[in-house]
Amino acid sequence: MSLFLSSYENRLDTKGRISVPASFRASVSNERFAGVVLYRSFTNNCIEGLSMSRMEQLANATDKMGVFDSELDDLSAMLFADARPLTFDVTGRIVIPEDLLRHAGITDKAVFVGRGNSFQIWNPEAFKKAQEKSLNNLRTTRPNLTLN
Amino acid sequence: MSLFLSSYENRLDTKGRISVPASFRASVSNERFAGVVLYRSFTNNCIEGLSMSRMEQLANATDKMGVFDSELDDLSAMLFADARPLTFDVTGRIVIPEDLLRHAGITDKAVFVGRGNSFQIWNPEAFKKAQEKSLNNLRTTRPNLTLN
DNA sequence: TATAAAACCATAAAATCCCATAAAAGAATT
DNA sequence: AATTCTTTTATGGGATTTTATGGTTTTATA
Repeated sequence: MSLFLSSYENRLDTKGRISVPASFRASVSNERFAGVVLYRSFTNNCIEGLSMSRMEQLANATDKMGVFDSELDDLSAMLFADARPLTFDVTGRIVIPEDLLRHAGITDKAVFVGRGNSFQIWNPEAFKKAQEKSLNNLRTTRPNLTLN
Repeated sequence: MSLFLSSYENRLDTKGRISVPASFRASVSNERFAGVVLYRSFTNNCIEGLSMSRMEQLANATDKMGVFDSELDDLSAMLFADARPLTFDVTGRIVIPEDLLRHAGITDKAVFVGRGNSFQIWNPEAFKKAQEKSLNNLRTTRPNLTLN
């Protein structure tokens, strides 16, 4: 799976359909499941998106930590219960469920935002504000990312 | 076996039949046993559900941990003794046994809740409350799920 | 024979597919 | 560098299929 990069603003039609950016579609084009998985962000008023294989990775990780592990209960409860697998139609569109749209305050337009191994979907104005805030935070507290 | 994702609220008819969500049916459609296995949750007032192959996985796992492990005795006693294999009718419905319904407080409506490699069946109101609690727990103690 | 369980049939709502067009991006030509 | 041509991508609307749900009939079973 290649990375989700860049941002694209697209329009929702009357049926709630919206085109997933072609480059995002390309990112999952080699997967068994030709689509994406969406869920409501725990932390922001936006929608989180990832590939099905990434979702399966998460499921495997929970298995490794113990099938009856109570610590993971809350996380899997939220994550898997809320996750919506959505396939593309012939032209590469999805229908984002009503409750996800509401959570992100999306009506007629939405921004697909690359996040590397995942992506987000935002209300355009809300995204702009959040970006400015992120930039300000970065200016004050410089994060430390180490490679090896 | 593909993952059980998302949540679906369905209705029980006068005969106690309820549709298993199409996507859940699809998750087990390629298995030898084309149906689901249900048992009473140890931890919540809900019904646990999984595929037969997953059940076999659990049986193998208990074996590996020691056939005469006394701690696992209780687990196997509950899990395997309580487990009900149920097949779908032509339209994809099952009849959930009376005692399971009672344990989950389900009467006329039920929510099928995806849990990745398994799923749960809840009374709708009880589920809503449990979800809110989980979200609060997540916001305070952020669990860390590491991938590799 | 009574009762429960399974198979069968029907329908409305919702989701998906299919075709057509507009807009944009990219390639090729001058 | 500008223009034309070609391909890809985004958007719109109608037709078709799937799904959930209700009821009826038949088969098994106690």
